[in-house]
Amino acid sequence: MNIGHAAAASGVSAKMIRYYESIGLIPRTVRTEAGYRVYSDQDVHTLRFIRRARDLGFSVEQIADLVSLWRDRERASKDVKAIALDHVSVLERKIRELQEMASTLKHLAENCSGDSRPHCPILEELASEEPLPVHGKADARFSALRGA
Amino acid sequence: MNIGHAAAASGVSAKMIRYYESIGLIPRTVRTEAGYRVYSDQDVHTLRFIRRARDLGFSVEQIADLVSLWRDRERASKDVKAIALDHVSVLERKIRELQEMASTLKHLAENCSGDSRPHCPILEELASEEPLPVHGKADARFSALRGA
DNA sequence: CTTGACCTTCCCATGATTGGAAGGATTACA
DNA sequence: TGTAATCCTTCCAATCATGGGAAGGTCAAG
Repeated sequence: MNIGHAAAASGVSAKMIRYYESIGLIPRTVRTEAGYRVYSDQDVHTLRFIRRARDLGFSVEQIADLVSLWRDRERASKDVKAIALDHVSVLERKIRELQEMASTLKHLAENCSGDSRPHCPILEELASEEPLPVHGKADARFSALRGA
Repeated sequence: MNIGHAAAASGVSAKMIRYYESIGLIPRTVRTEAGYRVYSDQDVHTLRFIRRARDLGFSVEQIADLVSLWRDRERASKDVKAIALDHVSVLERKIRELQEMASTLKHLAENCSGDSRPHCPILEELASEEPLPVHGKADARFSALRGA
């Protein structure tokens, strides 16, 4: 199977397959005489594993660890769980940051008439010397959900 | 005021001030005979505006638009509001994506014993051929909140 | 006058991904 | 068999906002 086929079968682009090879996430493949990379079904399986991990937002570095644990039949599940929960806490921190931004902006936009007049609380807030108003975590969380 | 002072006063690093100048977000400043950049209080005010917009996650391109609207006394507030709400919807889309990742991972981790045994539903899920289980938007949202 | 703290420009790195150019290989079809 | 289309290869560049650092000039305090 050539790289294009492996890409289609795994959902990882040919570009990314070459990149993953270049950084050592996947090993160098067998080549044809002409230099074409050749992939097995097992390789495609690994690529799919990688893609699913990417879809869950894991970094390439974390994926390398996950792949290595996946291959290790003696692994301890706590090592996998630790990576996963570590990533969850990073995701949750990012979520909270974005929710605070969204909530602040929504509050400002709600108070902006949004017509042809120049008066605008959004710009006033950006131009203000006061700290940005944060509407509290719980507040931000639920107001961010309200319109989602 | 030199760039270091302007950086401290605005919260924008000297590196970023030079970068913003290089991409045209802020105009080239007056220089001393020795070539040092000189900043006024007004410049610092603009830098602070930029920093606050960055803190709300606006892109440099959007900030350029916001700064230009800020300077325009004839602006229509709807133009500002449009940028803000556009950004809110981008933020909310990202939030939902991250929430789905976090929720999926938490479900998987909850079913992982996390001990020294090798059995691990997280790896099994990544290695599976089935589509990643998405726990539904509402489900994902509230389960993401539960532990946050 | 020296020392340390600033400033300047320039280049490089990040992370994951995409785009493209130049050139060789393979395949399909007339 | 010729040829055109579609693959493949490597290499370089760009994204986005930011930081690190080198080499060298400037300024202020002692």
